[in-house]
This record gives sequence, C-alpha cells and structure tokens, in this order.
Amino acid sequence: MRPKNLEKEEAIRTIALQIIAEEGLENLTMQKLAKAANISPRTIYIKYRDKEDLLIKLFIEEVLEPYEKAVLENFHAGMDFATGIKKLWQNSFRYLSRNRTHFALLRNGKTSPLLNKAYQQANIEQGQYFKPIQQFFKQQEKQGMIRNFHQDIYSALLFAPLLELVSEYFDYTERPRQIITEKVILDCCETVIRGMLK
Amino acid sequence: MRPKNLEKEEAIRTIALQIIAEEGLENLTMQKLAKAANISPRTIYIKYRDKEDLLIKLFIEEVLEPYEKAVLENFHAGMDFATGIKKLWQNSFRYLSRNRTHFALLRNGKTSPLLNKAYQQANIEQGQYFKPIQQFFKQQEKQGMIRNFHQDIYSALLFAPLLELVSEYFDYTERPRQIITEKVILDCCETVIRGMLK
DNA sequence: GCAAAGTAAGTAAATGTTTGTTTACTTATA
DNA sequence: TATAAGTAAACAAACATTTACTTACTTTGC
Repeated sequence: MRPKNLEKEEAIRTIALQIIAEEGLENLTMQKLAKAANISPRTIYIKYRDKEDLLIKLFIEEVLEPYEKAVLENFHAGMDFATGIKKLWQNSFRYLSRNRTHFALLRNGKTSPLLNKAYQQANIEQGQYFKPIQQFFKQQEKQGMIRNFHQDIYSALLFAPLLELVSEYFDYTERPRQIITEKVILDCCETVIRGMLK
Repeated sequence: MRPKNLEKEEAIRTIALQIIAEEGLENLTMQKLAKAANISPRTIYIKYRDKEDLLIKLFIEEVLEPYEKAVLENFHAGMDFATGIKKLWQNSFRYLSRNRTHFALLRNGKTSPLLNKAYQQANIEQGQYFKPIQQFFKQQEKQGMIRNFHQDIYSALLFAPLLELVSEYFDYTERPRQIITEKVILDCCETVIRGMLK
C-alpha cells in the first residue's frame, strides 16, 4: 500500500491558513487551495471528509489547541493574580504575534457560525478549553483578591483588550513603526490588572 | 415613470442583515436574499451595483454610521474622563443590545477583508469615524488624567471589553438567565476606568 | 532475497449544483 | 404614452465534490 505523504497533509493545512489570513475565510475554495498546494482537489478529500470537516479540524486542531497549550505554558491556577495574568498575556502575545495565520483564523471563531458551533461542541466533548484559567479566577475570588464578577465577564475584561492589541500589532507591521511591543503589552496588562483588584 | 418602492429597498437591507446575523456573512447569497425579501434578484441590482456594493453600503450606511451616531449622543470631548467613558459605554450597550443584526455585521468588519478595506477607505474619505473620542483622549492626556498610551491602545483597553460583553449578552439571551445587565455593564465600565486613571 | 500482486494514495478531468448577474419582458405611475 | 421599476427565467462562471484512472509502496509467495 502506498503510504500517506505527510508533507502534503501539512501543505494543505499551512496553505489553507495562509489563504484565510490573506483573502479571508469566505475566499478559501477547495480548488484554489489544491492549486496553491500543488495537489489535486481529490487529495484533500482523502484527508478530510468535506470542506466543513477541513475548516473545523483546521480551527480546532491546528489553531485553538496549540494556542491553548501556548497560553497555559508555565501557568498554574495557584499563582497570585498579577503574576498569573501577566504570564497569560505574555504567552498569548508571543504565540499570536509569531503566528499571524493562526490569529487570523482564531478571529473568525466568533463570526463564523460554523466555527462557533464547532467550538461550543468541542468545548463540551473534550472538556473545557482554558480550564486552569477558570479555576484561577475561582481561587482569586475566594481569596477576595478581585472584584466579584461572573466567569465570562472576567474573560471579557481581562483578555478582550489583549486580542485587540494583537490585531493592532499586525496592522502596524505594515506601517513605518511598530507601536505594540512586548513592553507596551506589559504596561497594558498592568493597567487591566489594576482595574480588577479590589 | 414608475416610482421606486422604498419599502422594497428597506426590505432588502433589513432582511440582508437578518440573514447575516442568523447564517453568517458567507451564507448570504443574492438569490436567497431576493427570495426572503419576496422580490426578483434583478430588483437588488436596480438599487446596488453588485454584491460588494450592497455589503459595503449595508456595513457603512446601515450599521457603522448609525452606530457612531448613537455612541456619540450627548457625548462631548470636554467631559471629564469617567463621565465620558461611562456615557460612551452606556450609549454603545443600549444601541447594540437593541440591534442584534447590526452588531452581527459590525463584528464582521474586522474579519472580512472586503468590509475592513471599505472601512479604512471610508474613514479617510469621510473624515475619521469617532473623531470626538480621539479628541477626548488627547485632552485627557494633556490634563494628565490618564496614563500615556497611543490612541489606538486607548481604544483597545477601553472598548474591546465592552464589545465582548455585548457578544456575551446575546449568548445569554438563549440561556435561562441574562447576566449582562445595564448595571453589570456600568460596574465593568468602572473597573476599566479605574485601571486607566493615573 | 526478490518479483509480482494487492491496495490505498494520488492525479486530471469531469460532474452537477449554486452562485452572481443579465436578458427579455411586464407593470405602474408621471 | 413614455419610462424607469420590477419580474421570471436564463446565463456563464465558479463552486464542492466525484469518476476513472495511475502511481508507489507493502506484503506475500516462492
């Protein structure tokens, strides 16, 4: 039996992410992808059931899970509040700023009904993503370190600005000077933390 | 000469926004839209050059500009920091929570290359959107009220959480109890303000 | 050891369907 | 009656997916 060519599978994923980042999710077509990856359209269907299957696997396996892993590196639910949040911001910024195409697809997770549904489902089936962060919030709340909010509200207040800053980071790569540096990220992080402390 | 039927033009816009909100931007087709609006596809082309033209006008004229107007209502660049930010949050939350379909398209402004490009261009041609907010930040900075950041960074820190909270507001309309109330929004706003003050 | 059979991976080209848009015609009002 | 608004049906192009075939590797029988 002829063995699978893993390079081709990787080319499919990498080039799909590139097309999405450059032309948007709505402009990714199977035939365009095949041509760009220098393979036959049929080859994509050997590795993925259909386009939905490809997009969902790309989103969950190629982007969301590696991102989660990167964000949680050296993070523990027992950390003190400021240290923990700073670690999460730093991990997140480093990963996303170095993986432009991953960030581009990640952003589509909220607007694309297909990806959003896939995320909700995987979140239930695989166990919650970013679980240690939820535990971290619970502990901080119990210790009386931070103001009392619902879990989902903590995420909005503490992480939405970071993703917006990453977005601006990429906007500024096309301009003369980058304003979003790791130092700026840390300053912003401290600003966000200060608001949240009791 | 037969006069334009303005109801039909409005139906096109309203129903396009509905389809986008329920099925996503990528699932809006001209034929689906015509059928849902009970008109011939040709009628859409009397009012819009092509699909791009429709989407861009929908985004800029139907969503972005009314949103800007609502956000800036009773806001002045001379307000003190906390009062100004609270007014912006309140205006924004009221408008978006009552206009689900507008919010849905607004979110696509970042991920869709077509809409993003249209926004950049309109921002230059029409004069900057949300200009009073930029002036407000400049004044606050000059008065030494807030920490020194680039203009774009203020937006990220002060408004990204709000849009995320609106997103959660709509997620929670499908659950037993709404957690994002106007009071919660105000609490969150104060948290964000506190972090930003010197 | 080794060749030939077996098999899934892979290709080029075609399939039917859906898409944005237009054609040829009808309708309603100034 | 003149004319733009509007319709139903059709158009070509683009789309996801499949068909019919070839390729390259593993396994098996000697």
